[in-house]
Amino acid sequence: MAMEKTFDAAEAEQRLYEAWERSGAFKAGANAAPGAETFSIMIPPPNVTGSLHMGHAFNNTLQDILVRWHRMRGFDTLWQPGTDHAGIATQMVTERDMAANDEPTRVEMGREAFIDRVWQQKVKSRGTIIGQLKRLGASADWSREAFTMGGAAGDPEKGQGPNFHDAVIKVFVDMYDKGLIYRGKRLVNWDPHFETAISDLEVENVETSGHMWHFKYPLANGATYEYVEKDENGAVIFRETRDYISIATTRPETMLGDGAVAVHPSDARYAAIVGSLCEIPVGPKEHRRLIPIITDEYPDPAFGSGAVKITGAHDFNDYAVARRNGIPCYRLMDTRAQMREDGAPYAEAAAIAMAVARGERTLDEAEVDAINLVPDDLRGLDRLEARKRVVEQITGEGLAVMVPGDPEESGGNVCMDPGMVPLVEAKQIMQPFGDRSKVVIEPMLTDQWFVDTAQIVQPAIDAVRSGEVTIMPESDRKVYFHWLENIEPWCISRQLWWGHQIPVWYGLDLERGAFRDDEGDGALDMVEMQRLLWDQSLAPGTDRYHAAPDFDGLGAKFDDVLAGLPTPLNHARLIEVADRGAAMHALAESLAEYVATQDPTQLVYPVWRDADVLDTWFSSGLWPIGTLGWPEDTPELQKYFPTSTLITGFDIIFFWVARMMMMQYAVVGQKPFSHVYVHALVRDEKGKKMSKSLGNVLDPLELIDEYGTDAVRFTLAAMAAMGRDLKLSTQRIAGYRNFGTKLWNAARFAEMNGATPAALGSDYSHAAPPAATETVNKWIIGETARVRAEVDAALDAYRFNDAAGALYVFVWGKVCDWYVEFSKPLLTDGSDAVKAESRATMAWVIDQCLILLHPIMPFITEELWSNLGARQKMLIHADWPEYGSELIDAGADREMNWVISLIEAIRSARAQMHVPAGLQIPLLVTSLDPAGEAAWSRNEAMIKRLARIESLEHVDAFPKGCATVAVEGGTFGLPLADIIDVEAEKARLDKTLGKLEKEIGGLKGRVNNPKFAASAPEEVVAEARENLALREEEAETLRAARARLAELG
RNA sequence: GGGUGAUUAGCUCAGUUGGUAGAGCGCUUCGUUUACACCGAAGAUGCCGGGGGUUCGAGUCCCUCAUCACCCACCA
Repeated sequence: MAMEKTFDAAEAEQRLYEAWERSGAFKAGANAAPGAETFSIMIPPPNVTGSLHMGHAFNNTLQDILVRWHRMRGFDTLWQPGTDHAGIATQMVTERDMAANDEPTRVEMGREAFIDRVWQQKVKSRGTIIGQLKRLGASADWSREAFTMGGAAGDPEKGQGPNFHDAVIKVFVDMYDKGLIYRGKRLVNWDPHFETAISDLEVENVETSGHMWHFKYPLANGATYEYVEKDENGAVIFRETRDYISIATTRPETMLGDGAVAVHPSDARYAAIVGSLCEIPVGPKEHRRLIPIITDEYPDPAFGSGAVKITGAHDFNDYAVARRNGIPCYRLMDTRAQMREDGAPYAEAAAIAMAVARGERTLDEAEVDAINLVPDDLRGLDRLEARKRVVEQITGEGLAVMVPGDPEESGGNVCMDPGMVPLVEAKQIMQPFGDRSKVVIEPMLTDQWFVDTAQIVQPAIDAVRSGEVTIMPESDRKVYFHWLENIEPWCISRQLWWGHQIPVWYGLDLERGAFRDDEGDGALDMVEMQRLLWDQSLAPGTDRYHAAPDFDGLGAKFDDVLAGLPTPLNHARLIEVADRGAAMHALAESLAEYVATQDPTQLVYPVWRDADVLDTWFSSGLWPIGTLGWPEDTPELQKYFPTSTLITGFDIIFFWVARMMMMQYAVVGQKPFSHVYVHALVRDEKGKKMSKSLGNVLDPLELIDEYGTDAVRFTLAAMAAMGRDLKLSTQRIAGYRNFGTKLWNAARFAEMNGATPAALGSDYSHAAPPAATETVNKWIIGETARVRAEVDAALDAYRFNDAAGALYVFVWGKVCDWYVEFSKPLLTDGSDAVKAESRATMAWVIDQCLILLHPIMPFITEELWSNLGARQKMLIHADWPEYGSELIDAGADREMNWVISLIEAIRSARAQMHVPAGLQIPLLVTSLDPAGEAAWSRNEAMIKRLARIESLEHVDAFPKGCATVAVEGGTFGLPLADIIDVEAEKARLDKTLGKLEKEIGGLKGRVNNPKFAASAPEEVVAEARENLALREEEAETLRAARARLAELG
């Protein structure tokens, strides 16, 4: 059966992959040698609803190369696959799908039904990404496929994979018990679209154009002060009497929640008014709030007016200032970042705030949070609309800082002074956006769960510092340290439904009579209610990790109570909802009624579970142990953990790598992996990040369809130079597709010439190289040994591009360009012994090519492997060679390099003399050293064939019209009397001489420099001398030839 | 504002302890010699961003400047 001219990737890939999978070739431990070392890699789990993009293709190609390489070398190898439940992303995808199918909305169907719906989505789309990874050739142990939410409530495939959920819950509870996890009201990044908190890593800061307004905060009771500005030398440059303090802001709507104005303690301009009150210049006139002027280190006297308004609930800096100074943080917005509508009317709320500002009253956190300081006319408005109204109101009242300008141009129709306009600076500001929602993030004061990262970060730093865990490349190590050394608490709660629900239950102590106020009339103060709700949080008693059986029924009853509430609320989100005031009152009444109607001796404790779910990265942070069956002490855990290598992109160093380090040390006290290889981002050919919106996405599957998986993989490997961006072009892929074809045709040639294991009746997969007598054969065997060492060294150092490059140069540049050509005369005209030896050598060399290329190009090599002979094992399990420099024959090396250089020199001369390519010409030689003579006689047939030479004749001197070819140890000539172009030959010689002389000049400079001889290493000096001698000899020959031509005229 | 990485042939990029520049694509010329036109042969193209320094010797180490990219960051 003759082989096709090219490899049909589309036809073969699926067939080969199925054969591998069917044979169990990917299974953990497959092909392991007895007592072998282990090698394990955890796949960075792709989103379960995702599809394969270039980054996945790159990442998984590199993993597969390492895995296949180790497996062939007999390591006990595990590549652990799986997918990630990807909280926000998956919830988003599912809701989009639901909308497209006119299904009820998430809120309409309720939590439980929605979660079931997401599970359906998960089961449906899981196959997509897995199938795509298989098309890439990924040799992961699919029988062990894991899911970061496997085993959680509603999992229709519960029990089929590792129970990741139980592991996550156990970690949460254990860390909670150790005090590593806490709950608290903190300012967090709030995504108003998804209505959830997100971590700071999920925020993208983008520079956008905004405005900075300047407003006057009048001093209370019409007080005035001397405002004096001085220059650097202390000379007064400006002085006026003021009855206000000037404040700049980019977010005027947050003025409503101001708790103070802060100035730097050293700022002399305001020293006189520190401690007094000023007025927030917005809101109903009769209820203007007064706030204190305080000092804090935070304001920069040199920036703006030097005075900063402090809005603790809506700005991270202000929050810190407020906390330091005991300033109340008044929350102004609801979960959708609209101005609050709940609570008492503005007049009432403002009165309380006033009392606080005057120091007449103190409030606790919950009480402060209950106060809604949004004026009645602004309640319910969007942030931006509220901002517009606030600016209008202040400006209309004349409290904007004014500067000269044309009112028409500024568009202001509210100006009172002709020729003056409000000071509004156009300004680039960094605005936070949600990385998923792309909406503006709002700092929001909410109750959230946090990991106290400061307590667990140290081992993660120390391990890398000490070399226990290595991170490559070096620059990413620095990035890693920088982040961990400045670690912030990790907000791990998300107000989503899809995820690991936090295993904390809350209850009310009814026996304490919590539902009766002091008068005992059954009415419960809303704030008191809220405080109780959270103060009574507890972890369930009997089963620490699951819903306590004792509470189950009661929890349902409590749900019944809640069902009667006016709004269909997720009850544990009461604290977050916009109208929670009304909800709280209703809840209190319902509970009071419940208590009243119960037999006091039968009183039960309503219990409900925290509705929040965990940050996706909390669970994927446990991927290394969770996939191996922890907390069970499974054989896999013992064998494959800690894992060997993690291959990942730099974009998730913080999200994932750092978290895995912290979590694994915190939970099992061990490193998750020994090596981290951080690879570059795949970009388009112009270097742009691939994104759907730019339309520059290269779909790896389309590329695979067009060029075959092997070509795509080889390209990615060849471009994997560490620490760089990877710019992908289809031309490059086509080039490597051609490389595959080249290999294919070399194998085809071997087959046509009986140089295959099939024809030779042996299996060369294990065989040592054949004993060779022919120089060519000795030479190629040595070259093979050389490339084997190069590939191993390169892969060992994660230099995938070096491995790919070495193989490319060897297969194409050595085997195909030279060895196949050299072998032709041997295979056709050689003696039987020479033929046999050459066939055996070629069969062996091709086999070695297949073996060495297999990790990078698994399909075409496996296909050739079976085509060329019956094998004991598939190539995927073939033994990786270990031979080394003992196969390199220095003499053969030297001789073949001489032959090659002679052929190249003759070809070059012929081409430049325009000798017709097919014309056989004689070759003359005037001098040839013994080594050259021997080389010629042993390789005559090859030289003649490849250089198109018909004969060799020794002469004393070259005749007229002869092109001179100088090689080491010999001077050859091409007699071209009739066809030689004297001028062309002169030009050719001059050019070659020019190059040589330049080189000789450099070498002489070095060799003649006494300091060079004194300070350079001996071998470098010797090499330079030797080189110089050779070049001078060659130049001498050419100069003689040049002189002869000159005589010709 | 801080950090990291870049700047090498027309394009995209290699260049691992400093020894004097490489690949693929593209381009030019020639070529159907029994593996391959997804091919073969030959060829052209680089003050290795600018400047300074260390060294016998620097694309490679140090300093500085310029430009670009990315990451981190609280300037109202």
